[in-house]
Amino acid sequence: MKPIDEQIAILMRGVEFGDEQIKQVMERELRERLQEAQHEERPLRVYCGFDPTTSQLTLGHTVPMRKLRQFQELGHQAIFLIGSFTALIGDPSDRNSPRPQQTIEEVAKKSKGYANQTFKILDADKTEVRYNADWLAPLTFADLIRLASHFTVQQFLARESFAKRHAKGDPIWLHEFFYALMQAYDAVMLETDVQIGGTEQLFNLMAGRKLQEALGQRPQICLTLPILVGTDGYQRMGQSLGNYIGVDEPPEEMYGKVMSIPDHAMRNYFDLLSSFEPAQIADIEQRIATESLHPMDAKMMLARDIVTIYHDAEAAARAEAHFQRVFQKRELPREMPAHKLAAPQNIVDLLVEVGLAPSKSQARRLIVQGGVRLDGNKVESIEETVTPDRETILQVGKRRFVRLV
RNA sequence: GGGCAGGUACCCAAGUGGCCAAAGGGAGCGGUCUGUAAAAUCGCUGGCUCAGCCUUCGGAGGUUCGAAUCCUUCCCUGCCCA
Repeated sequence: MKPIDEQIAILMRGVEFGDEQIKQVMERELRERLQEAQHEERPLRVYCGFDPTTSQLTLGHTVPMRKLRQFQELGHQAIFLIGSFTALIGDPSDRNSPRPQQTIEEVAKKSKGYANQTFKILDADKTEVRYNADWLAPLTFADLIRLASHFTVQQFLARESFAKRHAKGDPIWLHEFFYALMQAYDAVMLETDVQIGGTEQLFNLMAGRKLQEALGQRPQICLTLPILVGTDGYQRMGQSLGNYIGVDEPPEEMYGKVMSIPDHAMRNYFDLLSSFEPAQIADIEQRIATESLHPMDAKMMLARDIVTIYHDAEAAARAEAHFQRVFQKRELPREMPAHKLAAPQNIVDLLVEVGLAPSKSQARRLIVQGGVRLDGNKVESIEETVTPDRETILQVGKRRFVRLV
């Protein structure tokens, strides 16, 4: 195992609390715990939990996962917790309104896809995968009350997400308070040394610390990481916001989505998602500032790097070529979905049938606005008929193509 | 349980009898431009057999020539009181 100073340097990189004091305390405790573990010749138990709210992991999830991976590489025990029970309530941390509650069946379905995607980042052989329904579901009402008695209402109301709603007169549901309790109980059941999460998770992680201590365990060290912004460049990346990049998206899609982030979000992505070292990132930023590197080229480096992580170098090169063809040169993509056109068909009906428009009204609008092309020629009329006498390329907007055969 | 204020399209939010398929913003989509699917800018955004018709303003019922708007009732939220 590496020397402790070296471990600390790696593990504390990127960790951010928004409060220097907490950071110092956590770093000190982490150092002590590492020393203790080394002495006892045991690995630290490090966990990070994810609620299956959709079946797709996003690059946002990968930020704490990469930290978990670092622990793993240093020989510690990584625990990947699937919030099969917490997902039923939904984490109120990052939003100003409650999440819709899910059914057990929905959650189970979504959990399935999770593990596989996870191992694009974590080492499958060395990861302990747990489901928190295993211990949360059997809790009795009496158990719950005992857990709840360790926290005050004021502590919860002080949280920004609740305070805001309270001030605004928006509903705060009682069950939302239980989210932090449940997560805290996870830490107790897993007997964790360290928990990792996004900065918005601090309250939940601290609740775990508090509960562990109350129940006679050593309080876990909490490490929080900056939030990844979504492709819009402002809001956090989230499935429900539609601004996300999924870890299992095809290379072209992933590359394009990275390219679509605003320039000002690039730094956030370089820091949290790329394989570039801090010094390299600083250099790139410097070169952009002095105009010796074009921001677009920097973004292409970023996109290529990210696609390489989740696919491979070859796929990344392909995605880049696709991007250059379709968006920079406005040429046709190499591959596009095919649709069998059997008989002559009206253009409006066709657009709906191939899925390029959700309704005929929408299809008409697209045509009127000049967004529909057949073999590169703008479709001028909604009356136009497409005849299947040869292969034709149907295009909507800049990026949606269907090959009519 | 009582009093008051609310429930409007994907989200926020205006509208309080006809000019309402419903202002404005966000988000999304399309055009132009560009260095990108960035920014900027212009436009579109319920559906259909499309100069017309049908469905939509918490649910149901009613008044009216006509209702998101008025009445009844039910459901839901917030505040105050108990």
